[in-house]
Amino acid sequence: MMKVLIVEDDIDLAKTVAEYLELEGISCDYASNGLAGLNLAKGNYFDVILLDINLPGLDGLSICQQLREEGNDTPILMMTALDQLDDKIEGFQMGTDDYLVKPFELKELTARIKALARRRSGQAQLLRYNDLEMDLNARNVTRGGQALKLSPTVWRVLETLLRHAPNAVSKDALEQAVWGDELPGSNSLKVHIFNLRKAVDAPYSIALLQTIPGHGFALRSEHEN
Amino acid sequence: MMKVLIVEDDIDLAKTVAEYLELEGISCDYASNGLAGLNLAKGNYFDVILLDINLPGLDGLSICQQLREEGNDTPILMMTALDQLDDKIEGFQMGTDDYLVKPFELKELTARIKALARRRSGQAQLLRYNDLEMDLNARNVTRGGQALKLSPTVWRVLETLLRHAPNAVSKDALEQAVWGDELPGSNSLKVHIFNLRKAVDAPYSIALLQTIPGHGFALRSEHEN
DNA sequence: GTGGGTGGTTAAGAGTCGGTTAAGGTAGTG
DNA sequence: CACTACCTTAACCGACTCTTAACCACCCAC
Repeated sequence: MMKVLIVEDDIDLAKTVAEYLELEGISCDYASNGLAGLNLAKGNYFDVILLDINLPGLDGLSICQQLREEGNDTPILMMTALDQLDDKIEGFQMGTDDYLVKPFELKELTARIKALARRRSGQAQLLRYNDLEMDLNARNVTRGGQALKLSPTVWRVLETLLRHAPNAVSKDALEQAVWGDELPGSNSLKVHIFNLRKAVDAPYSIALLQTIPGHGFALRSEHEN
Repeated sequence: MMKVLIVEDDIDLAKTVAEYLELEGISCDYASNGLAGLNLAKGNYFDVILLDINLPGLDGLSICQQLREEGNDTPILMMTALDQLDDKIEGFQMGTDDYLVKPFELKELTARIKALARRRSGQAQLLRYNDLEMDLNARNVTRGGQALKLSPTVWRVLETLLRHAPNAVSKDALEQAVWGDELPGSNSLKVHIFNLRKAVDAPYSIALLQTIPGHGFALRSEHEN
């Protein structure tokens, strides 16, 4: 699922945006001031960061600058009121990827968010754990350099596990991530896990896909932790 | 249910906030001075702590600092009057997660509390007492660095004990926390406590799981308290 | 001493969970 | 239409887990 960070001091606006994005299947995190936003952006992965220019404490441009200096390449979409547009527009060269003038259409916002996320994934999107690599762009998975063949659903299972590795993912969360709201009945997940094991672990000596009894699964090499 | 600790010397304000939060289904605990607040925060589990900066006895920033030094990672929301705004920046270096300038809207407060609680649940979470560590994300428990194997129910028992350590938890509260409303008959809890002891204490010289006769159990090293 | 309450220990049956396999159905493709 | 790939479902088995009941040990009041 796509994850977006909203840094905005107008809580009503933030809430509206967040609710709309959630409807589109985009998960949102929220900070009401610059420092909190910066810390969140540093500490977590986001597909896109939504940044208000005018913020209490630490303004959007400074946040942007600081993130870029650290090598953080998360796409940033600036939001600005019309009357602040003039003097700030040159500052957009600071590493901002796009901007939007308030008030804006939510539909337009989502379109740009998705475009930004897509653009980034066109650059380099690689999930990795141990000798297991998933290239979301090229859409292939390798273990130890050797390509693996995965069906679409199994792919999604592995992707969510990789995004959390080496943490555990509960069965509920896994089903939610793979199927969304319309879950399959029965034991579909069990079968896909089985197939995933067959593809990822069976040909190799060390197993990466661990079962956490009574809870879920984790991608983790046996003797770690 | 979500639990929030309010540390605030203005009783009227605290009361107003507490009543509003209760309406939203958030359970509140309350301290009117810094020391009481610090002790409550140390001894109990909270989803979020609401901290006034200006407090008699022990100010909010010091409380925040002390909690962080102990490894307590409960999200902290600072409340500050407008004329103390400068302190805010300082607060963020102490480990504050968000702040709010008085007077504030109750609606905004609840929104931020919920955001903080949601965020925490998505990131690293470690429960610790003595040499016992429970990583809720990786979903493993270690004592003295050595991994322990726990069944799901025993896990839940240990988790609630850890959240309250080193305070005692009554048998009723423990059953409530583990089974919710549908309690098992008979002496199921006794058996799980026994199994928990076998896993956590048996291989080690000092016992952590203490029985409080006539009341319940506590996680606490023998000679403490 | 006796009896009842409390807590610790053990074992057994019922039930659940995870792994595995196979069958049926659907969609896409040539 | 035939073929393939894939997903869901059902069924089965072994392992594990939970509950339950029974027994034991202890403390305390009577």
